[in-house]
Amino acid sequence: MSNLKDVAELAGVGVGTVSRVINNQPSVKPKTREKVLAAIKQLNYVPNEIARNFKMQKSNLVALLLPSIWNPFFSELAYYIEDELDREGYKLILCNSGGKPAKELYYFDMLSQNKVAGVLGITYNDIESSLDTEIPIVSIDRHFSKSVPCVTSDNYTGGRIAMRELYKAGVRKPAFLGVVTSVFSETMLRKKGFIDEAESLGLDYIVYEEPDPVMDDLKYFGNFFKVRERREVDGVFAITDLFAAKYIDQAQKYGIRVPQDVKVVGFDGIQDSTLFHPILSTIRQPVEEMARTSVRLLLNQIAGAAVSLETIRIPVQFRPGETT
Amino acid sequence: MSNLKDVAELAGVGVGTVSRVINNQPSVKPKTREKVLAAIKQLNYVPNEIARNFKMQKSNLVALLLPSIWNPFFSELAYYIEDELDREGYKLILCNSGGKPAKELYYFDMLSQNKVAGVLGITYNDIESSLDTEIPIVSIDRHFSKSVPCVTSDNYTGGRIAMRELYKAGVRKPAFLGVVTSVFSETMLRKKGFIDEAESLGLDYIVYEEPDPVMDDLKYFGNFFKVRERREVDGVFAITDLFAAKYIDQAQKYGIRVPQDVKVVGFDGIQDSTLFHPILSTIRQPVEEMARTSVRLLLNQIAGAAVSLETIRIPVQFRPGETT
DNA sequence: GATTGTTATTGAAACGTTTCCAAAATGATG
DNA sequence: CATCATTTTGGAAACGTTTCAATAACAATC
Repeated sequence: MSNLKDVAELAGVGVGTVSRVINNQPSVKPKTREKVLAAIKQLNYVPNEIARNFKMQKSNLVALLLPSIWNPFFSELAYYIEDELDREGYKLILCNSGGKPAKELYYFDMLSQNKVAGVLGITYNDIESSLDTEIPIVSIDRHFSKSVPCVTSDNYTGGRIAMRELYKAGVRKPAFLGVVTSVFSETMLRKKGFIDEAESLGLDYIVYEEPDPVMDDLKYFGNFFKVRERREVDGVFAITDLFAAKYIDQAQKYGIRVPQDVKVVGFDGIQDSTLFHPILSTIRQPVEEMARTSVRLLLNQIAGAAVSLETIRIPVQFRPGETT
Repeated sequence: MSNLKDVAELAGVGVGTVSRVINNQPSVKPKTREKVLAAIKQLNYVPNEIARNFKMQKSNLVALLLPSIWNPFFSELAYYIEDELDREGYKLILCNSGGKPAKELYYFDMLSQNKVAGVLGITYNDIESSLDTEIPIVSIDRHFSKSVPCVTSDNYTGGRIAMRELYKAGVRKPAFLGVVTSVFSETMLRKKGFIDEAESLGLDYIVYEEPDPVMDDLKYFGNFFKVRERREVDGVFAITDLFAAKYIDQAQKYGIRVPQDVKVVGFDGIQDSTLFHPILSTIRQPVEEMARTSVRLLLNQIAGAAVSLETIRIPVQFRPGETT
């Protein structure tokens, strides 16, 4: 494998000149450039990216830290993030934290040791105090107080819209179903939106949250159906599509028909939801826009721009399906 | 940020010694080691991973090249691959090729330039001749003739089982539905298994393949239902679960009932398929085992072991659902 | 054809590690 | 205590790039 010096020697110029040619820097005479390019070609030279990173003390790697790529919402997000990063010449490192605090911290540590250029984080836990402030971070769906910008969809309005749509579909006794993640998670605003809208409509509502995220879903729904308001509820707003789908699945086992007995609205708008039956009515998150926005924000920060501390909230839309 | 030399000076030893302590090499006296560790702690020293990679001329990055992480089958695979890699101290770079030959090549190029330790490739195109032989590769679902080991599930047997199960469910006029990817793709064996089993059962069968992968699915099914054997077919083996789900969706629009009129068997066994309704009968691929096997094979190769050129085929299982 | 100003080029230094050879310390043996 | 074998240590060299101060080449002006 040939290196800069080989090229320089063959072309009869200095290494600095070759470097400038490679990096398309100005002030190289066309004739010299030509000579160098010829030598590069002849030697089949390719720049050693590792040496470059070393010298510059930074890589062109951006890490995406999320609970699980297996989750279709995150995999859609990852898809667009990778696409946007690739356009800008960055590579994506994927990290599954499982939502566990220890793993989230471990990855942050490892990533800063590896001098990644930046991190896009979808974290569930309160790891704020342990963050390495050296490294640019953009958070998705989670608000930090430190200098970490946040990109999220308009969860609050989404919650209100969901409730309103349930109401329009005739629901008078709505319930919110979800798992509690962090209180700092922006997704909690979905609940708030739901509650505020329900109250402004003067409705009796129920909030049924699962405090333990690792608890079995079956048990969760079991509790919900048996112990709680099995008969009374006529509408459900589930915190995610996946959760809504599970609810519907279970509801049918309890002889509850959707949408006849209970209307359902989800949240996310995962792509393949037309393959679920019944097709879910949902609040569609602008995944692509969120992805690209986060990346651009991060790259700005990497480029040294001032960190904009505001939370960027991208509007959501109701997508009607068969469950309302 | 402190470096090796700082530590060495503070500890009053040579840089070589510090390096040995960090790398847990033997032949460092316990007392010396202690001194060094103390200095490391005091200076808050963390090894510069980039410099390390540079010196060693290799990174601890492994790339996963696949058509789209958005696809639930691939995202499950990626989940386990990341997990296995992390255990071994490697990081995962994610690359979406979109299944496009140019993008696949582009990524291979970029990755070898970035000196990744290895590549796990799920590729659709015939890029064999352009592969950089320097870099360890393990292929998934795709057979290369060069020194690239392949991990796949037992697609052929899967195809036979699928046909057999359709037969058991009463199907006498089966059809295979799929898109043609590369002839080198192991997934093509699903078709072969289907055909062989159908023939050995003495059945009349239909193979309906879509030659153009970018062609609209709707048009594809339109052709299938209108132009072709709309009424006669009483069983369908679809090349993937997603494809099966789309078929069912469309079939219902044409007034065909599943499973009353047509039985359906898919392939993959994507996790959330219980959320699809009707629940798909399918051939479950051992995704986790495939993922871990590929990683181990790759890491062996990276460690310098001889490349085992055989194709590793992991058994599949029939998972009954509501469509047979 | 000096003089000055501009542009192009050179090559050494530096980035932080690992590795390796030589040297020093230690231990064992006669 | 001298000798040899072994273990432990020190520090220079090397990895391939970028950068920068110094120098060379060239152009323009008087």
